[in-house]
Amino acid sequence: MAKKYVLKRINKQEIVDESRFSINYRDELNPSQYEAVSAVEGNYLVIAGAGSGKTRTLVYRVARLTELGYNPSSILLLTFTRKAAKEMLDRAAMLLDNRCSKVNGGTFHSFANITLRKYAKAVNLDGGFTILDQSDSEDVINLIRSELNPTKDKKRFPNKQTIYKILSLSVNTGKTIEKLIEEEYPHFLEYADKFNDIKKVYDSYKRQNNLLDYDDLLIYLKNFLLDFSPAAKSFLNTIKFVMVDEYQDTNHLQAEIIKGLGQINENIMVVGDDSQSIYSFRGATFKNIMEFPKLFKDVKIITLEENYRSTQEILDFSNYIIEHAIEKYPKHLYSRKTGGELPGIICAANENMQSRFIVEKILELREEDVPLDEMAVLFRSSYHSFDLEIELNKANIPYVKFGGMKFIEAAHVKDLLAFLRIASNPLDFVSWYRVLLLHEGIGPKKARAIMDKLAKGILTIKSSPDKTLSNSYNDRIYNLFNVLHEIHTKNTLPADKAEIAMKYYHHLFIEKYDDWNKRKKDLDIFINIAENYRSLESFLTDMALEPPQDSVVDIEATDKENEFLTLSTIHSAKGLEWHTVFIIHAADGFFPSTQSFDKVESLEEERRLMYVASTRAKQNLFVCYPMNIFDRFQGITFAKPSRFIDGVSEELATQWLLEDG
DNA sequence: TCGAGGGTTTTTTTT
DNA sequence: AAACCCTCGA
Repeated sequence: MAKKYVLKRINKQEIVDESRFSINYRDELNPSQYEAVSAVEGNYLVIAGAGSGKTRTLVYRVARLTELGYNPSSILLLTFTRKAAKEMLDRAAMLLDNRCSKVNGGTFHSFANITLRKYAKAVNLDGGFTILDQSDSEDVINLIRSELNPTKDKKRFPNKQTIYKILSLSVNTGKTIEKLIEEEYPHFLEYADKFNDIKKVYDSYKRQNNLLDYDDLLIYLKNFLLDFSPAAKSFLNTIKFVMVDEYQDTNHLQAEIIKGLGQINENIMVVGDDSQSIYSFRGATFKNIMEFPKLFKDVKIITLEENYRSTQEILDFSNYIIEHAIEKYPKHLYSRKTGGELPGIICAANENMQSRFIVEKILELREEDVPLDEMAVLFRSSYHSFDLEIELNKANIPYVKFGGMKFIEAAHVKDLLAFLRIASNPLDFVSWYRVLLLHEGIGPKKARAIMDKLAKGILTIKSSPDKTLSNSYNDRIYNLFNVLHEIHTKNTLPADKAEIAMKYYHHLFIEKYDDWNKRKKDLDIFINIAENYRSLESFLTDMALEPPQDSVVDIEATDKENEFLTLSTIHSAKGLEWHTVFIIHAADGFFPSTQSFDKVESLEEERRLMYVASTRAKQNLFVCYPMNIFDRFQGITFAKPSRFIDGVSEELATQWLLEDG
């Protein structure tokens, strides 16, 4: 049986015959990019400055590996946000041909979801699990909180958001709950035990009811991979290459997942830029990127320093912002695009003037043939664009807004969703609680009594409650049970189920919300979205993992073929670029936000955020701030320009003062 | 036990 | 602005 092998020394340059490829990689890429793109086996860390072609590099590598004959589905592309994932996969598909669209990829969470459903047995899970989004998780915690802590002591107990934040941060950073409370909320230190109790009950509740929150997705995935069971091995055999974008935004847990993915075929390429690390509030640390070479063997580091996106003027301005960062790894970004306009710093008397300036400028640029979708307005927090949105509507400028409050989080949408959740999982008590409380005469106590009977099986969704309960609220919920049972058993499409729920919910809805006619539109949209799904489970999963942004739906309905302006939080704008970028509300206290003032690290993160924002621009950059801003909490505030742009010299930016007229 | 009413808090970013 | 928390009358 002995085989004979001939060992032959080969020159790497020779084995790759560039003419066999349909893409001319050498011409279309610079030497460092080419080095990364032509890498086949082994581990790579690509340190890439803003606009240096990170995504381009990843996308080209996918194409090249595909052309080399590797199965595209054996390539896994992971990223951080849905937006970035979509962008990357679209570009890959566009570059070569349909082959690339078979590439595996998405966010860490969506990848975890798909993998866990497929290999549920190996992780001892029921594959039909429901995913809790953040507010769902908070609701569960709230339920537990009120049970565990009858607020006997008059002292204030932390609310559900705070508890969730600490528990989640603990999972994502690997730090103990005690330590995190000490860091974030020292005044709650005495409750550390209670936090731990809540965590225990929370975890077992999720187990019992087949629920996974965002963090669980990652944990179960990590365990599945690292347990290295036969199932995991066979799965890992199907993954030949792993690529991770925006690695500076991954946390400890995600690094372990990457480690787990490399157990059989250790071909991992991560790309990132420490200056663009903006997710520390979720436990990310850019130090992760620096530890990569320690964690994996024979890591080759490639640095991309040429910026292809922006003019030198915009780069100089951006470099000024990041120059003052306390900690960063030196990079020398340069661009060949010179002779652009200096960035403008625009001081407006008030918020509305800022908005009108932007509208005017946009119309002007459109006259100059800059397409609307080459323009974007970026801001620190989503409410910063409210005034602008009004002005855009007045001027009939179509826009899509990214980031901020999700439509799915609106109370009335969650109400309707809760009906479908129960239909999908009759033991989803958080949804039961929500639905029961909608009914007059049913408060926390009665709701609990009913849920208790449900848990014990005395009452089920199938049995109308009239015989088992002899209470006065019987007749009230008799109909509820019937409707839920109908939705649960009826073999019909999700949209039809939503319709049935809506019919029942309608009168409760009108009772509950004074402004119900404003809210009604959302419910119609919700049912519309449901039309796209064949199964209730996939609909519910998408609502948790990839919820639609509110205005997107609006635009799609009306302006599908037209181009539109982008409004986006800076977090959601990451990795993208536009001809013209406006940054609004660049006023101290708003950007950086007042919350970041007390900690050096968070202030530094705000600085990186400003850097991310300014490096999105290709040709024009306008940084605007209003002199006085109406603040919900403080009334009128007189604002100073953001500390990150205050004191910038005339050589780096032109200062404008807006006057009426 | 419910729910109305009033007072208080919160205050960002995403999966 | 909206969510949250507590108190109190029914």
